[in-house]
Amino acid sequence: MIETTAITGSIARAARIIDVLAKGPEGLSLAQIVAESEFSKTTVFRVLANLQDVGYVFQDLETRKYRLGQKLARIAQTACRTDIAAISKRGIQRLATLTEDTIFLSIPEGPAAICISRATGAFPIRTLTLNVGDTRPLGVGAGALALYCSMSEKERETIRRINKNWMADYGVSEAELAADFAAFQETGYAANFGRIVAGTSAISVPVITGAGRLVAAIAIGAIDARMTPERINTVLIPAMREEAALLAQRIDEMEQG
Amino acid sequence: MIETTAITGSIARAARIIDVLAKGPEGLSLAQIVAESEFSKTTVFRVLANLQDVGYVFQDLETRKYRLGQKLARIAQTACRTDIAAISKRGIQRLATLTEDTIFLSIPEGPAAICISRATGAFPIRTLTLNVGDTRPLGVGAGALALYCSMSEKERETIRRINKNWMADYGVSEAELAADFAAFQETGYAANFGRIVAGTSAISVPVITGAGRLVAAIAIGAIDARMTPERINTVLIPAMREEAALLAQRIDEMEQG
DNA sequence: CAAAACATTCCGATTAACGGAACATTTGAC
DNA sequence: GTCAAATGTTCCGTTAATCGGAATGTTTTG
Repeated sequence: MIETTAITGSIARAARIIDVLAKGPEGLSLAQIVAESEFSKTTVFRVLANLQDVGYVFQDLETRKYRLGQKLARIAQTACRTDIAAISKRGIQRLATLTEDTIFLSIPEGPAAICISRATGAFPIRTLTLNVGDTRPLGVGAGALALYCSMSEKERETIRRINKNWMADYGVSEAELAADFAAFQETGYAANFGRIVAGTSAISVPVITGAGRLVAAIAIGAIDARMTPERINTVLIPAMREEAALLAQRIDEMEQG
Repeated sequence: MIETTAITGSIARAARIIDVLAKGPEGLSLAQIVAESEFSKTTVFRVLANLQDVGYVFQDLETRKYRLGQKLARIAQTACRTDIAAISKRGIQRLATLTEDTIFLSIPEGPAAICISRATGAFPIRTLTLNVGDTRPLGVGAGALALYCSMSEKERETIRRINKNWMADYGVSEAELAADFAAFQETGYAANFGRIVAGTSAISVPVITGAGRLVAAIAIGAIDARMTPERINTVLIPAMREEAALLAQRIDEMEQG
């Protein structure tokens, strides 16, 4: 992850510093934050002062180290009423154990898909193409593709417009996306055979609640050799469908109760 | 809560807008956010664009409403390794049921105390002097006083220096604080008889882990008539001490396991 | 006790943020 | 389907906030 995009804007700087602070829950000194971020001491100091004013950051009384405050936790709580990552954890793990491959759970957020959960199975060659927290443009990669294909035409069109450049970064053309969509219509699952990372393949099914709301996609990633049509159809897809249905049910319960 | 403090600085503006967004988990339109915040349409728009860039906010594809994203949730998770609010919930509720009064749990954060949990008992006159999320300077109010009094002299001195103005806002002088501290040394609990809100009193004990770390304070608030010395000593304090010990133990377990 | 490392404040130059107004788009009513 | 109203987005000159270097203060370390 080489992110040498020269950061501009106070908010981006603040976010960068919050990211740095999030990595050291025990607190970081000013000098440490300066080292981890690409800003001058003065800038870091001033941003931290601002963040303290709004309660996002506080300074430990004895160590003087800076830490993230409770306010962020409270905001996050109200932000996500349903903690899908937590609810899905066991099902994802079950799938990983059963298939021995790597399972990813992604959710849609605007024009992006975010990987919010991951579990690895016993197979010794692991495909970790996505880390928890990583985002992809909807349509790129198995999980993001399953989400894209499960949306209305109107939404898909919006996505294509918004993500034009972002998708280009991954070398995915509109034609390819259209082909992938057609394949999804045919089979009912999204497939990505070695397009993002050579040698690895992934397939994915959407998680849709009883009310018809698209909430997530479950994906399985493995080396190509393990992704035979037979195994996909007889083992993987049935298992994924089952877990997807279970998860959808759990979410429905959560949001009513 | 009349907060007409003219907000200055991009970060403060961003925080304000995040606060507004946190109140509407289903998403808010630009116009709504403009109405709730005190900024111009242009400013809100630009701040939202910045927040989208850093992943804190996203725009719903169909409704176009703005919502807080998963990134904040992830940051918050790493920010607070131990979720004291969750752990303490049952004990706090037990106390409220037993005493019929209002229970508050506050934690120290830099020079402030933050109320992170509250439970109300059956008594019809309720004292809700603190809302969850409210902050007080350490030393002001029963809970914040218990925390202050449980710290080292060095820390207390730092606090007095940092909070000089903030404490003055509450009309608490250094002399009063010193007297309160002496009382705490004597009795082992912090007391606040009608200083913040006339007619209501509160007492508080600290929650200290086995390792000697100060993690929180449990406070009980009630109308003066219910805060007799006898009831305090025979009913309230013993019950609070017990729950404080239990909570400390639970936290110790959490942080080891 | 001196020196080094670290944290904080000050300062003028520069940049980026501000908000009003113009423009574009969506929504709702007829 | 068309028009009007509401909402969302872009433009642009002004202003205020940010920038980083250097000076000052503070804590830690040898």
